[in-house]
Amino acid sequence: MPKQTFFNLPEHKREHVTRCAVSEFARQGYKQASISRIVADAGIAKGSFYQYFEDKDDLFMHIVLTEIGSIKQTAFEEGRDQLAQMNLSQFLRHIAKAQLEAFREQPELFSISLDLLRMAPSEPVYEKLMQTVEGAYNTFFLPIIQHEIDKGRINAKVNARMLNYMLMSINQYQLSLFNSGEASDYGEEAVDALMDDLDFILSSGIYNQ
Amino acid sequence: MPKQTFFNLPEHKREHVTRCAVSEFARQGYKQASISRIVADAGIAKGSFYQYFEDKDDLFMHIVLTEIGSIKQTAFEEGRDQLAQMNLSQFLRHIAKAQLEAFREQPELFSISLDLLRMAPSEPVYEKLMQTVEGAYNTFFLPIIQHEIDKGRINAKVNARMLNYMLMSINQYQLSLFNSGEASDYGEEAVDALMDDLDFILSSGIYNQ
Amino acid sequence: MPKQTFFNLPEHKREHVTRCAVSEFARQGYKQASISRIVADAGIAKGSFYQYFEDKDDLFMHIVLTEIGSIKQTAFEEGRDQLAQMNLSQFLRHIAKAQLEAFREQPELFSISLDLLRMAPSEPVYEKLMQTVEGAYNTFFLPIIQHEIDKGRINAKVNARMLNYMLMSINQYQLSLFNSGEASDYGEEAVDALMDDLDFILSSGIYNQ
Amino acid sequence: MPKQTFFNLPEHKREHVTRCAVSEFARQGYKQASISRIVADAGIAKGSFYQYFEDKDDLFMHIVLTEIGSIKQTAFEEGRDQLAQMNLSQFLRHIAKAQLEAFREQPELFSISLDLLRMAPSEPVYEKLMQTVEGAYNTFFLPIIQHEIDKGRINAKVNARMLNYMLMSINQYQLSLFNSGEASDYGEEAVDALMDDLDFILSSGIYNQ
DNA sequence: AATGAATGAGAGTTCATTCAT
DNA sequence: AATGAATGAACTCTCATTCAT
Repeated sequence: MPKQTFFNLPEHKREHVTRCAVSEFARQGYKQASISRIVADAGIAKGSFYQYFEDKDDLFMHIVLTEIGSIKQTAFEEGRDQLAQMNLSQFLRHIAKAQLEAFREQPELFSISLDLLRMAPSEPVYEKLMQTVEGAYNTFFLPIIQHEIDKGRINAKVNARMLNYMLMSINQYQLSLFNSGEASDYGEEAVDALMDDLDFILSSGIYNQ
Repeated sequence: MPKQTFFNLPEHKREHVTRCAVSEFARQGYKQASISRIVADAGIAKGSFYQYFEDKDDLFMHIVLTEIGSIKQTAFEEGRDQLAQMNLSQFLRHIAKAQLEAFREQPELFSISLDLLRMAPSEPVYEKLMQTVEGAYNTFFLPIIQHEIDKGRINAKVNARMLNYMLMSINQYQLSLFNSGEASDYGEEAVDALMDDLDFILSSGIYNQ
Repeated sequence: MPKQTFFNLPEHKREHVTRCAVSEFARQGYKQASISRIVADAGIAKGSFYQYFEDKDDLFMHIVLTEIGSIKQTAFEEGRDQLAQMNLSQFLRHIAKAQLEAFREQPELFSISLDLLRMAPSEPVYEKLMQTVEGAYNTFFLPIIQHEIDKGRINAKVNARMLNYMLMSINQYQLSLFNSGEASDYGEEAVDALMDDLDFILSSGIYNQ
Repeated sequence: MPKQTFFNLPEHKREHVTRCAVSEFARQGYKQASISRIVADAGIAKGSFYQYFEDKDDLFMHIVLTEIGSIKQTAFEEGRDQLAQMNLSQFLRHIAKAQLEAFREQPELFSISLDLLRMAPSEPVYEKLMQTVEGAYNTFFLPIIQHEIDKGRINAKVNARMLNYMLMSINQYQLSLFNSGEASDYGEEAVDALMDDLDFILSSGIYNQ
């Protein structure tokens, strides 16, 4: 956990440091992320960094637990409220778009999620995370899927974890499109088209007949 | 391309070195993989490594092109031959199981595939790979999907690239199960169960009714 | 250019590091000079070195431009002031002795000059140097020679570049005497004798009659 | 000394190996010269090299003693024969041109000479050389100068070693012109012009009056 | 609390030399 | 005698972390 010093910081500075760190972890992945670049970016001294955080792992865990955790919280709570008023197809599209909205605002957090997904379980930071919160960051869609199953809207035969993986892969796919250089072109319509495609598969499966 | 020296090696040694390298790249990802660890693992001298390969990139590209390339080749060709004699559901299960067979033999190669998927396009080794083979390693299922669409068995409305991503995510999912420590328990039945689940989604979509 | 960190150092430490580097470059030449030896000599950590300088080239260029440049500056300016009050023979002796004085203080800088003279023009560091200062370090005596020709004191038929090479070779000769192990014996008288010899050749040529 | 194996080689092969080595030492200097490049150039196996020579030093010493020694021998003997029939000016020009002829045929040997001139006396190979032949390779012109002094044609007041250094510096100067990219233009006339310039200085000194 | 210089282990890579075939 | 794979020390450079100010 970050040291008290970090929480004593004026909020805008705390935010700024966090943002720079998120950006670095997203671009480089956990291990290759460089503290030097983060402090240079943030315009703080190296020593200060170590007065805010125990070490690299401390910073990383803070981001994963706080930032990613909060997005999930938001998406889930928002989602739950609106679930009542839509049919399933609409809702999945809605939440997907909300996701994409968040993704456009903070695509970096998704990068970090995906990095986590690939992490060797033997990686010390991974083990530490696991002790703190069981697998929560790679189950982004899981609570919602479960909720839909409970309500009988998603077929109970569906393997929820598998579906979660699939939906996360769509984020990755989107990220790859987004990063293909056509980023500026990647507007509302592209998102809609993609969601149509997703909707199609999830509604009908892939086969003819 | 590896140097002649490498190809002159007795096969078991060549295999051994390759295996150690694959294992390191799979565990650590391209950038964090350490030549020092590879040679320590393989029990060869650092200097020997550089008699075999130009540099780290050379080794990595060799693995991606040769090892991963060959798996794809095998799976695809084998698959194509058998496509005629099965219905689609059977076939997808078959090819998935063939995949899983290969995956159980060399789960590391999938890790490497996934690492490639996340690689920054500006990464020099990525650019070199792209010049050699256009995007082939992250489109594992694409040719088969396309083939099925052409034959009219997969609905033409299906976004092939998206489906490819989804199927790759299943590999990742499988990898995560496999690596959860229950690896020894992960037998034929688990594979079947998983494929049933996949089949279900791909056949019916996920919704009730 | 060295990083700000280097210039922030207490002067005695900055001097010490520079001295160790000069000594290494002089003894080994640019390419064979070893950063490891320099930091071991200077008693600093490897990492510290790279907080001071971008890389080996950065250090080398700094030495060439600053250390050698300043000697030339001093010798030349001092020389120009005194040119008016002496005949040519006296002046050349004077400037030669001034040179030799500097040479006794920092014989290593001459070694580095001579290394530069032999450097392949394709050597990257050589090209960088050339972009920064056009050929200045291997034309030590050229401006003064030119000045004397302009004033009509050196015969206009003299090939100035050739003479510059000759005078530089005298430095080299002196260096070789200096380094022959008799260094401690190499006093004022030896310098005078050598300058007499030089003066003789430059005054009369070498032939009888 | 090279091993017997080397002398048992057919002459053309022995010559070829020597030539490749000379070329490498000239281009790179003693320390940076690479045995790998030499054997690659010469088209022989690494192991063969070490059956011909004890080590790198052995090869280098062989070249210095044999190749450079023979040139000096030739130039000196040839020179002595012709000294009787010319005046001094003519002779020095002649021998200079003979030198330059040799230089155009084997400029590499001069590079090696100059490398030796710069070598740290503490360099092991330098010490070994010194034990074998006292300073012979950096006194190219010395015997001839001495001979001329003895005959009374060069003024006895001339410091012979200094003059030797000067004349060697002219070789270096020539080498630098030769290597300036105008190598193909560097014909008989350029040599003559340069020798005129040299002759002028040596005849009259550099001063007006 | 803030600073930034100091640290040293470890990265990829090169190369003279050895040795089994 | 000839081969070329094997070796390991040394190279330049990076980075998370510490510590004196």
